[in-house]
Parts: sequence; structure tokens; C-alpha cells
Amino acid sequence: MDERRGSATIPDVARLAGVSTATAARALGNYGSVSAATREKVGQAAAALGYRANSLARSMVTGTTNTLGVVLSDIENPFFSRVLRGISDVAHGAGFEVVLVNTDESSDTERNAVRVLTEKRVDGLLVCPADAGSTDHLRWVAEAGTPLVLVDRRIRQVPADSVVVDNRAAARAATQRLTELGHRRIGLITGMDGELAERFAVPGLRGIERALINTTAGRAAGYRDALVEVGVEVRSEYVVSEGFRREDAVRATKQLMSLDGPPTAILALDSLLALGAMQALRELGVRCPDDVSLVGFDDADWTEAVTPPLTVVAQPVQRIGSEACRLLLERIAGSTRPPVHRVLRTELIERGSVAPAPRPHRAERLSS
Amino acid sequence: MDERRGSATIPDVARLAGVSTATAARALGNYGSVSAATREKVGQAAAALGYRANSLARSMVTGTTNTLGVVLSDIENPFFSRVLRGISDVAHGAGFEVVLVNTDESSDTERNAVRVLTEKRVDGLLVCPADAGSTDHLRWVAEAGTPLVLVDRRIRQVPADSVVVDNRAAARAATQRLTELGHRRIGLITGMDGELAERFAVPGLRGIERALINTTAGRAAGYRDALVEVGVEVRSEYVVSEGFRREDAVRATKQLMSLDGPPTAILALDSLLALGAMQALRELGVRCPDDVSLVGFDDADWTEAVTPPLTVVAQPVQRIGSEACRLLLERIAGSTRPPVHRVLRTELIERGSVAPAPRPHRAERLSS
DNA sequence: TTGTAAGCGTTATCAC
DNA sequence: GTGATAACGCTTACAA
Repeated sequence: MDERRGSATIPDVARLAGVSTATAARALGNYGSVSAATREKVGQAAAALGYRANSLARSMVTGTTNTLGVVLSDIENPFFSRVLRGISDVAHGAGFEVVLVNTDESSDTERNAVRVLTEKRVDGLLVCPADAGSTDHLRWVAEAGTPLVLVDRRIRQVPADSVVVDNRAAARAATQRLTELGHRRIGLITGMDGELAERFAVPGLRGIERALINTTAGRAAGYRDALVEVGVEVRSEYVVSEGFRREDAVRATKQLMSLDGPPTAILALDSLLALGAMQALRELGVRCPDDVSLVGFDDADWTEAVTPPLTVVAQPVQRIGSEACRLLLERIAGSTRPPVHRVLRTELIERGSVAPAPRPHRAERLSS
Repeated sequence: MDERRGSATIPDVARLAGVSTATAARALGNYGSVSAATREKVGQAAAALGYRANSLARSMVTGTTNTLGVVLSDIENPFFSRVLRGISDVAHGAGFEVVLVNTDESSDTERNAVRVLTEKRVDGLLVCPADAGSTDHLRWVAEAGTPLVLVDRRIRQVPADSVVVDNRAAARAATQRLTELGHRRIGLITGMDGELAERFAVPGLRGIERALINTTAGRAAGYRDALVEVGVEVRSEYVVSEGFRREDAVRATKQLMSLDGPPTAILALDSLLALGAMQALRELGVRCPDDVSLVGFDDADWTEAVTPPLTVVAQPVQRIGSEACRLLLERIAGSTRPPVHRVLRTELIERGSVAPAPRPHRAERLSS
């Protein structure tokens, strides 16, 4: 009724109801004990004044905000938006709000976000760390006692729970499937940025373990594992890194197909890259899977609808978020057990984009 | 250094630095005037104690939180995740945090979210309203003086800024392109839920204006407009609403194609529905665009990579978010001009999925 | 430039 | 069950 700016406060309500502020507060906040009669009176007064609680004041004294901070690379990326969905569902189910920050893989932005969020006194933090190198801010958070869970990327130096996927095993399984079908010349589209790609540009991808925190690197390692298993040399021409966008994968694929002994199969390390590979094959007039088999990562919604339907490594994306949030809530509730590290399983979903290797001439096999 | 729980406060820092709390606060908060020397002293003391500001306390006294509340239907939906991206970029650029709530199109959840967010004293609210029917909570917000901007859906009863797309014109343009190419039997896959669909189940979609706030309804109206323009009767068999998921669109498409005079073109009202239509055509062995032309909404990343590349109505999705956020920031900065309603333009992107109507027998034309 | 002291709107601790 | 009153950590007149 009374539409004053700055709205009514508990003392206002108390005055109108003819009780003390303490009583009014108890009635409005549903704590302590209040008689039914006063509760009613206070409720009416509050309604009449259009009273709205002030969470800030409450948080100041209770020391809890019922808010979680979430720091991700890029919410526009379907992977992260599904992770966030998992987080959000669990959080809201438990009565927590979610404040979100995009880092765009910038470590500085991340550091700043973590600072701002702790200053806002979030009850806990979910972070998908941009860089495994600079982690002092995360260590600081963990050690300062703010509950923290690492999402999708684990960093050993940070003593916090984590939820990740076994990227290495996933890529290995996908590559194994291809070698089983006789493929020996298998292209890998990684999307790694220049710096990272250079680090791996050593023969046989041997630089890779150093950066296993990195999702892409883990997958690349799995690819190598599978090749080594069947005694195939890892050749650097077959590993291309042009960037993470679709157009980059188009270029990468064309580059692969223009090689002297072009690959008979391609593994694309995420769904956008797979999309680009698919587009490139179409543009080149190369038939999939007849001429080239294609395997992607992430079971995006289009993978089943395209022609041919794409064989993919599916990750439990939403569960990454929900599990992480669940762990965080346990910490917030007071759990003090040592850091937990959940590794979720992936699944190879076989659809139409993979076929046995064409023309498996013995000579070719040996030469690759 | 000193890792006490609950961390250091301004008085602690002040004591260590040998100054008053006011001075310390001024130094730490970068306001008022402090001599370089004291600033230095205070800074050192703060570092030594591991001081972190408490935004809650600051907000209590300043009355501003530098936080925006964002209420959307479903962050997992690529459309909303891109809207959010637009919001987030503008917000962070201006020093605001974003707290996000998913409503899943539930009006109750939305109402509750709005309450919680105002109690948290967000500086402004961006809402994509679930239901045009129950809007008292939004009116309340607007009238209580909390800046509010409606995103992607306008509600006339709520006196707030809004940013939307001209869905009707967009669908009309797409349909017009099809009629220009000689198509007369044009299927529409709307995805509307049962209740809504029923309301429109009157001949010629004449119930549609009543719910024009609804995105889907606006598009359906545009479809009708274009047909009416060329004197084609709107036939209800050609308008199917099986739901919003891909599988629903698959069913819907198969239903359309099994009609006596099956459509020669299909308009799918969002990107997931287009995906389903595409899948269904493949499963049916119907060639696109030779047998049936297909137009979708939203320029999703896969639309250019599939075979054939999909003709779509592109919306400036991210700009919906960024514009909305910009308007909100203006309000927060104190603008008191009357509500602004931005209507963003869409663009028909013609790719390979549309071709002239096959076998345009005069008889068929008239009969539809 | 610096210090004193009065709030901001709650909850929490006591008495009664 | 109810009422004073002291925090919570900060900003902000106002004075010095």
C-alpha cells in the first residue's frame, strides 16, 4: 500500500503491528517462537507496508548468503551451458542462488572474478580454471576456507574437490574403435591454440603429459595411446591445430585431406570441430563414412540428425555440473573429509559416420 | 599472513596501520582523500592481514550491490545461453555481476526468483517472462522502482523497457520467400504446447492475436499473414504442434508428409524443430530441397555445416541480451524516460535447403 | 588529510 | 512469548 522508496523495514512493521522489532523479526523470519496471534498481526502489517526482507542485512549477521559463485570459460558454449544447467538445478533445489562469471579462458578475469565473488561472500565457489599455471588465487580460496570445487579441469596443486571426465580414456576408446576397423592413418583435429600446439609438436606427441590438466591434451594423449598400442607411429602431419572454431576445423580437415597419404579416419576433439570436419568433407566431395570415417566429441543435439549421423564420444555433461554442485553443498554443510576427485565415464555412441577402413592394402598399412 | 577464519576487517587493518578506521576504509576503498604515505601503510597492513573487503557491508550502506538479476527460461537452450552471453558481457564491462535463475517456463518459479532477487537487493532485473497472464510480480517490481527490462517477450501490462524481435515479420518474410518460389502447401511446425495449440486450432489460425506475446504465436501469425497475402487458405492439417523437442519435430514432420497432399515446403519455428524436421526427412528418404524445402529459425552453428545447408531466419540473439542490459544500466544510472521498446530486425539467410516448388500443376495450386 | 561517531537492516543474546 | 540491545563491517557526515 505505502509505496515509499527504500521500502519498509522491520522496525516500521513492528511499529505498525504494535510489537517490538525482535518479535516482528521473529515472525517475519520464521525463527524463535511467536504466538499465532502476533504472527498474524505482524504479517498483516508487513503486507500493508509492502515489506520486503533485506537479505544483505541478514547475511551480514548470519554470515551466510545462500549464494554460489560459478566461474566458467564461456557460457555460450553448449558444453558449459549444460554444465551450468546441472549446477543451477542442484543449487536452486537446495535454496541457493547462482552468480555467474565468464572468463573467456582468461586467467586474469578468473582471478578477478574469484576476488569479487569472495568479497560478495558467496558460500562456495565452482570454478573451471582457465590456466593450470597460475593458481595462487585458487589455492588462496581453498586455504582461506571458502568451499571450492573444480569443474571439468583438475589442478593437483589446488587442494579442492574436483569433477572431471576421463578424457584420455575416452579418446583412446574412440581411436581404438577406429584401429579395430583397420584404420591406420587417423587424423586428429585438436583445436589447441598455437602455444599449446607447439609444446606438443615433438615427435609422437611426447610433450603431452606435461599439460594433462588440459582437456584437449588429455584427449590427444588418449589418441596417441591407442595408436601406440597397435604399433602405429604418431605422425605430426596427422595432428592439426588450427583453432577451436568451426572454420578452423574446416581448414584443418582440408589440410589433412590434402596430405600425400590422407587419413582414412578423423577424430575431432570437440563438437564444433566435428561440425567443421563434416562441413569440409562435404565441400571436398569426400563421402563419409565411405571414404573417411569421422568421430566427434560430445553428443550435441545435431549429431543424430545430420547425414550420416555422427559417431561420438558422449560425456555426462550435465552430471559434471550437478555432481560438482553436490560436492560443494556438502562442503558448505560442513564436510571436512579430504578432497574428493570424481572422474566420470564417457560413452562411445556408434552411429553412421564410421566404417571399416577402405582398401586396406598391406603396403599402406605398413607405411603408416 | 595471518590466516584467521572470518578474516580481517577494516578496524583490524586500521589498528595495525596505526590509523583510524575511517582512514583505513578510505585508503582501501579508494574514496575520500588519503595521503600517499598512509595509503601505503594501510595497503601493507591489509596485505599482511590478508584483508578482503566485505561487499555486503558496503552494499548495506551504499544501497547498491553492483549486481543484476537475470531470470530466463532455460539456460541450456542455445538461444538463451547466447542472450545471457550478451547480457553478461555488457554487465561485466560495466562492473556488474550477474545472478542467474532458470524458470523452466514456470510462472511460480519466476515469481519466487523475482522476490528472492529483490530481497538480495539487485540493482536491476532482466526477465524473460514465462507467462503473459500472471504479471503482478513484475508490475510490483516496476512500480516499486527496481529497474526492470523485459527480454525477448514484451508484456503490455508491465511498464518496463523491453527488447524483442519482430517474430511476426520474420516468419512472414520466410513464408513469403516460399510462396514466391511457388510453394502453396507449406507445413508449419510450431512446437506449441497442447493448451496453446488448442487455442489456435480454429480455422485460419484466427485465435492467434490473443497470445501475441508468445514468440511462437507471433511466428505462426506471420506464417498466416504470408499465406493470406497470396490468397492461400490456412489449413489446420498443415500446422502441427507436437512439442518443442527434436523428437517432437520428427513426429510432426512425418505426420505432415503422410498427409494426402503433403507439403512441398516446411517452416520450423525454432532451431531444434528444424533439426527434427531435417532428421525426419532423411529417415523418410525425402530429398531436401528437391522434394521438400525447409526453413528454420535461428542461425545455429550446425545450420551451415549440414547437407544441404539450412536456410534460416537469423535473429540477433546476442544483441537481444546486450541491448536489454544496456537499457537496464541506463535505468540504473537514473534515466527516467518513459519505457522504451526495442524491436530488433531478423534476417533471412538463404542457403541450400530451399528450392522452387516441384511440379507446380495448376490444379494442385488451386486445390490448396 | 584525518578522526569521531552515527547509522544501514538484520539476527542473536539476554533478560523478563 | 516478548522486549531491549548489542553486534555484523562498512560508509559518511561532521569536526578537528
